[in-house]
Amino acid sequence: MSRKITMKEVAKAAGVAPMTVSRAFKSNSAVNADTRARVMKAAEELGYVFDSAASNLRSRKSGFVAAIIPSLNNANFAATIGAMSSVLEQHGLQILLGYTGYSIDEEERLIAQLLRRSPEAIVLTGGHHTDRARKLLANATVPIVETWDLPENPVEHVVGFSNTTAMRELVDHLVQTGFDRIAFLGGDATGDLRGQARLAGFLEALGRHGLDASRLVCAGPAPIGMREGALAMADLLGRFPDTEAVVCVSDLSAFGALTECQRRGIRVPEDIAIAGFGAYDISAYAHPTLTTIEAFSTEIGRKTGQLIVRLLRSDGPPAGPQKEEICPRLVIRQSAP
Amino acid sequence: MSRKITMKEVAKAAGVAPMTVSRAFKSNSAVNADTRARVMKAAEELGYVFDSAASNLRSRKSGFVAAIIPSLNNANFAATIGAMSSVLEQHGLQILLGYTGYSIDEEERLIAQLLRRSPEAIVLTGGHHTDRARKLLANATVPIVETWDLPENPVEHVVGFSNTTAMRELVDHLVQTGFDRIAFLGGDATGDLRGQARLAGFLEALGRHGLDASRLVCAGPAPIGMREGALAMADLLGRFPDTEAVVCVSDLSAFGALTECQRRGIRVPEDIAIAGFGAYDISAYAHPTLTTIEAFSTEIGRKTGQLIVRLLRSDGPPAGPQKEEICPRLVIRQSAP
DNA sequence: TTGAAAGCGCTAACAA
DNA sequence: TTGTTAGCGCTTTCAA
Repeated sequence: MSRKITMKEVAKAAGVAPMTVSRAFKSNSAVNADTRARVMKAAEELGYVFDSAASNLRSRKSGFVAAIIPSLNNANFAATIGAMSSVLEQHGLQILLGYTGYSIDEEERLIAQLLRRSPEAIVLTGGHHTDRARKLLANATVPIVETWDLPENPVEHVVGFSNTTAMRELVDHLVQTGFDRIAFLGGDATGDLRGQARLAGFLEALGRHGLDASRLVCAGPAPIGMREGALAMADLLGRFPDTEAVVCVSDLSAFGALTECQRRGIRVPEDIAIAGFGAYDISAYAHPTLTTIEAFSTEIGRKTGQLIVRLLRSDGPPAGPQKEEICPRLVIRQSAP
Repeated sequence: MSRKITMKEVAKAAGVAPMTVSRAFKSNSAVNADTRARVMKAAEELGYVFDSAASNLRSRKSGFVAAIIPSLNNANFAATIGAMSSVLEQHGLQILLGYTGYSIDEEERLIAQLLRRSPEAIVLTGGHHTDRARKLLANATVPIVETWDLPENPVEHVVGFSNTTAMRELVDHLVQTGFDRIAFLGGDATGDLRGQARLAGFLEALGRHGLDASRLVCAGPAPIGMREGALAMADLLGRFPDTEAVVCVSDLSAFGALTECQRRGIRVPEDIAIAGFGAYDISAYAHPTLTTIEAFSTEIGRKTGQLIVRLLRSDGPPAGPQKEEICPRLVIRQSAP
C-alpha cells in the first residue's frame, strides 16, 4: 500500500493552500463552492483520509464523549447508549465506551484511561464512585453527567430517576391489591447500587405499611439475570412457601422466577404474584405479561445526549449543575395485577 | 480550573527531560526505577493526564480497533463486542464502536468516519458491503476482520460460521423428528443478511428432503424481535393452520411466537414445535425451553480479538488472510424435541 | 539509562 | 475567500 496522503498533498493537487483544504473539510466553514468541489475531488482521487488525531491535537477538541456503564450485556444500558449515541453523532461527537462490570474500582480505572483521550464530556452510570475517581473527575474541565440514579452528592449534572421511589410505588400497588406476605429477590450488596436502592424502597414501603420485611432472597453478585432469578425463586419457595408476591430487582430475574414457578406447576399470579423492574421487552411478551417499572432508558440516553450538546454549545456563563429527573411509570400487567 | 499540564512541566518538576517522562509512562520502557517513581510522583501531584492524541500523532498508533455491528440492542452482538473488548484491552487497545442499523449504506458511512481515527484494525459484521466501502477498506493498511458469517469473497480475515449450514442442521433435525409441514418465520430481504442466509439453509434443507417450502412468513425489516415474532406467528396460524413446526430466525422471535401460541392455548411442542436461533439466555429459561442453534457469539469476539493481537504483533512477513470457522451447535430442547 | 532536536498532520491566529 | 506562520504535546531518532 501507498504511504499516507496528507492535506498538503491534497492542497497541491487542488492548487490551493493546506488551510483551504482544512476549511473545505469543515462543513460550516466559509469556502467557495468551486474550490471545495475541487478539493474534494482531489482528496477522493488521492484516497485522502482526514487525520483526526492531528486535528484533535491542534484544535484541542477530541470529538469524544466518554460513557461508562456497568455492562453492555444489559438491554437497558445498551438502549441508553444507543439513544445517546444517535443524538451525539448528529453533532459530530462519538462515544467512547467503558464497562465496569459493576465495580467502582474498575470504574476508577476506566475514568483514568478514558481521560487520556480528552473526552469533551463524561457520562457515568450511578452516583457512587471511589475517592480517586471523584478527584479525577473534579480535575477534568469537561461536563460530567451521572445517569440512572439521583445521587445525593452529584459530581455535577444528573439525568436519572429514583430507584427507591419507583420501587416504593410498586410495593404500594401490591399492598393495595391485598398482598401481605411480599418477598424481595435481588443481588447482594456488592456492586449493583441501583439494586440496593430498589431494595431500600422495598423495605421502606413495607415498613410504612407495617408489614413483615424479612422475606429477602439474595441471588448473589450482579448481574442478576434469568438464571439467578430462577435459582433464587427456588430458594424462596423452599424458605417461605406461603409468600404471596415477589418483587424482583429486574425483569430478567422476574422472568427466571416466573419460569421456575411454571416448571413447578405454580400458577402466576393465582398462586403467587411476580413483579419485575425495567420494562425490558420480555416483560411485555412473557406469558403471563410481567408487571414492572418502566424507567425510560432510551429517554435517559436521549436527554443526556441533548444536555451534553447544550452544555458544549453554550457560549454564555456556565449555568451550574443541571438535574433532569425522569419519572418512572408503574406498568401493571398480568403477573401482579 | 487550571490549564493543561504537559509532560514538559512534569519533567521540570521531576528534574528530568520530557523524553524521560515519556519513557516512564510506557510500562515496557527502560527507565531507572527511582527515576520513574519520581516522575510518577510529580505527575500525580500536578494532576498530569497523558495526552493520547499527541502520542497517536507522533507514534502513528491510535490504540483503536474499529468495530461495526448492526445493533447494540442485540445480546449476541453485544456479547461478541464484550469478549473482544476484554481481549483487546489487555493489549492496550480500545474499541471504537459503530452501529449500522442493519444498513450497508450506513456501514459505508461508518467506515469512512472511523477511518479518520486511524484504527489499527477494523472488525465488520457480515460479508456484504457497498462497493465504496470495499474500496475504503482496500485502501486501509490495517487488518480487516469480517465476523458472524463466512463471506464468499472475504475482504481479508474471517472469524465466523455458516448461517446456512447451521440452519440446515436444525431443519434436518426437525425432519428426522417426523415433521413435514415446516414453516420459516423471519425478516424481509432488506438488511439482515444473516437472516437471509438462514432462510437459504431452510429452503435448501426442505428441498433436499422433498418437502413443501412455501410456508414462509415475513415479519418485516430487521431487527426481528419478540413483537415481530408474535405478530408473524399470528399471521402464520391464520394462513397455514396445519403447520407442525416453525423455525424462527432468532430466539427472540421464537419466544414471541411461543407466547403467542400460549395466549391462544396452543400447546408447544404438542400442537406445534418451535425452534429459534442464537442461544440467547431466554432460550434456556423459557417454559418450555427453546430448541436453538448456539453460535458462540462470545467465542467469535474472543477469537477475533486474539487474531487482531496476533496480526498486530507479528513482525514477520504477513501471513495472508486468516479464516477461523466457528462450528455452531444444535441445542435440542423442549420446544422442538 | 538519559537527553536534545526535530517533526507527526493539522488548525488557530493573523494577514491579505 | 484564501494564504502564511507557528505550534498543539508527544515520540522518533540520534547522541551521550
